[in-house]
Amino acid sequence: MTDTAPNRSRRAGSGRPPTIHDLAAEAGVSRGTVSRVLQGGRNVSPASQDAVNAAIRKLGYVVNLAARSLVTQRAGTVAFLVSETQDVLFEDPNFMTLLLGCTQALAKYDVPLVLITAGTEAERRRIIPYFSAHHVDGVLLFSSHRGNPMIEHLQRAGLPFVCCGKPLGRHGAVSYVGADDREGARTMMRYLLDSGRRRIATIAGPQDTPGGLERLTGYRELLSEYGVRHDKNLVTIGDYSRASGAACMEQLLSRTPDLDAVFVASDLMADGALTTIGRAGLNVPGDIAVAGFDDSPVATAVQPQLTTIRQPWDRISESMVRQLLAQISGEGTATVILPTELVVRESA
Amino acid sequence: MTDTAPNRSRRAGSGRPPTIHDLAAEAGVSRGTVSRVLQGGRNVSPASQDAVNAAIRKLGYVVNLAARSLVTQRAGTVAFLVSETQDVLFEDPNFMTLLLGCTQALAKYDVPLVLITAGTEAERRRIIPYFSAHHVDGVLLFSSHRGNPMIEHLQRAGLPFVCCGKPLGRHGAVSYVGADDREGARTMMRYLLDSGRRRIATIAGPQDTPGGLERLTGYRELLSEYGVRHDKNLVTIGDYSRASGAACMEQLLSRTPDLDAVFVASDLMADGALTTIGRAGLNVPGDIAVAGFDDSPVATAVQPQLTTIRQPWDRISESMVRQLLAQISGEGTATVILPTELVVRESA
DNA sequence: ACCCCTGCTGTGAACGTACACAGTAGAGTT
DNA sequence: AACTCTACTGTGTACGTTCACAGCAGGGGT
Repeated sequence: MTDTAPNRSRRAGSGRPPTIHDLAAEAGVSRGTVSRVLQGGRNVSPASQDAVNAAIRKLGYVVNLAARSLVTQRAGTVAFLVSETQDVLFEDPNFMTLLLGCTQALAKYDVPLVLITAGTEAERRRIIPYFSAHHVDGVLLFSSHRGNPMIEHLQRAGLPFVCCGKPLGRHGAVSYVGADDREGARTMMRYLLDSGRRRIATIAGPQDTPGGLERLTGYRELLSEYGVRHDKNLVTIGDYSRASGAACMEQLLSRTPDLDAVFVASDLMADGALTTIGRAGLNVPGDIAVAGFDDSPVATAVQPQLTTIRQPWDRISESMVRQLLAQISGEGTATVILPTELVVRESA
Repeated sequence: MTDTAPNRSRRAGSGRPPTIHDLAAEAGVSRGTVSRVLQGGRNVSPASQDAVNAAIRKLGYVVNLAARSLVTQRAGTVAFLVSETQDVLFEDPNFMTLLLGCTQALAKYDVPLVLITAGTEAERRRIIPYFSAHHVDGVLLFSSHRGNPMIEHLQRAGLPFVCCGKPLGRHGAVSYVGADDREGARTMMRYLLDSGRRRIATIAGPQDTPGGLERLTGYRELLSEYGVRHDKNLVTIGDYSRASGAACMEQLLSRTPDLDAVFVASDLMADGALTTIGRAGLNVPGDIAVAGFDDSPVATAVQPQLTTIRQPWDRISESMVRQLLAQISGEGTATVILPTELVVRESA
């Protein structure tokens, strides 16, 4: 034993989990060398590395995160912050896709995810100290709607964060990752127009979200580019919920019964629209082509299955995690726009 | 300054967050007294308490969890472990209800929730050391299906955990919290029978889950108690998914076209059944009464809205959290069965 | 006058890790 | 032969907190 252990030497299985002291003793090296092996093994002889690794396996050593965190001044964790009321989330299939995607992306880096919800203003105030004290190293921010009041709190706390989708409003340089909503909308519209549809209605998303705006823009652009007359009666605005999709569709059918297609800004709303259309005794896609957006799990759960635009959620979550970790390591903010993909199924 | 601070004294706002040293200096007391105030203030004079609290507010102090964790040998966090493949989760509205419920219940105790997914065997193996090293103080276990292999790992690691629903299989004393599935099924069946229905079919849940078994048992019991002849053709087994509900309903309609009600073991399957019934041109509840189970968000999203059995998810998550924290504090295991509630809407 | 007891306070360890620093040996260069 | 440089190793200390212990005053009992 070359190390002057201040505490009485501890054998394996003596109750408490083994520490680097025990590893050092077992491997016949010093704490410093053990620590170096744990960080990747630069400047450590192969012999020492093997000895330490053998000791790790033998003793079943796992690093004590609290101790590491204390000295490195880093939490070693990342928060997933949901600043949205619960009822909105239950209907949003994208939320869980993103949450689980981020969890798994973080798992690759051995970074635990701390889930924090802050739907109300009171909850939001409660968690600010938590962030200010840097109990997490960074934040993945989920907020589908409106300008998020947490952004400036996070900026003030100097805590790295990445938004899912471009945040509305002005807040200096902000990292975000999102899909190319406008190009996705354009692709779908091109597909519908090339299929010969001309009376194309739309059920757009809420116009206080970037996604909602962009998808409507894409809709309009393609109509112009194909020289199709623009009809205001063909445009309705939903809120991404199934119910609003059904309601908008009802409105469209009564206002413009001659429509031959509808571009819906989310699969969930498209599902609602399908129900309305079915109840009206019309056939999809025979009478009306229905196009969704998201390629969420509902797209394949409904009948007929939805032709839709696939948002690359796996790549979005992965990219958010990568951006956040980069920012935590000192790199600057960045924005990433990922391409979407047309998925043709039965509804259009 | 009565405290011999080994590090150069630090003023507020000098970069790094304030520590109890700074608080002690500011309040004119010792570290020990500050620490005592932080733990609740037993054996501290009111004057000292006020001084410390004033200093906390003035300096914006927040405790360093890593340091506390290091000395108390407790992580101060709790894991929410999902050992289920992703695709199952997307369709299960109860999952998110429970997850968000637990997050909020834990927030009341200032305990952060760490989300961990382990759908595959490989992932499961990866996280065992994490648990063994006690990186969390306890685990909330979500697994709707089959016997869970994580249970024995957790028991071996000596880590407190609470299951959601009674786990199948033998594993000694295990804490769990669940709803009274059988009594819920009995209540619903009593309601249907009292409404005059006699040809009552059922779409049961998977028979490798306690809930699925219990709800089917309740169905059978009430038929017997009302002296209604039991017909095997009226029983189908689904897997809680929307698609399986639709398929089972199709089967029922062809096998027993004279049925006048169907008791479905989950709202999601009931939704599928509604679709099938609607497509067959039949009316709900006129021709067929449809009864769901769960009172999940879909119950009110569908048309007609579902008469269903409400599972008290808010109380379940709260109870799980309470049990877990009690167990972490040294108390023994316990099982909690919570009552359900009949919610009458339009479908029955 | 003595004692004990109670309420309050300050001090010295730990907790387990990472990092800066100093030191060693050996290979290569001049 | 003296040197520099590189690869590797061990030691001391700090991170911020809690806890056990000791100390101290003052009140109430003998």
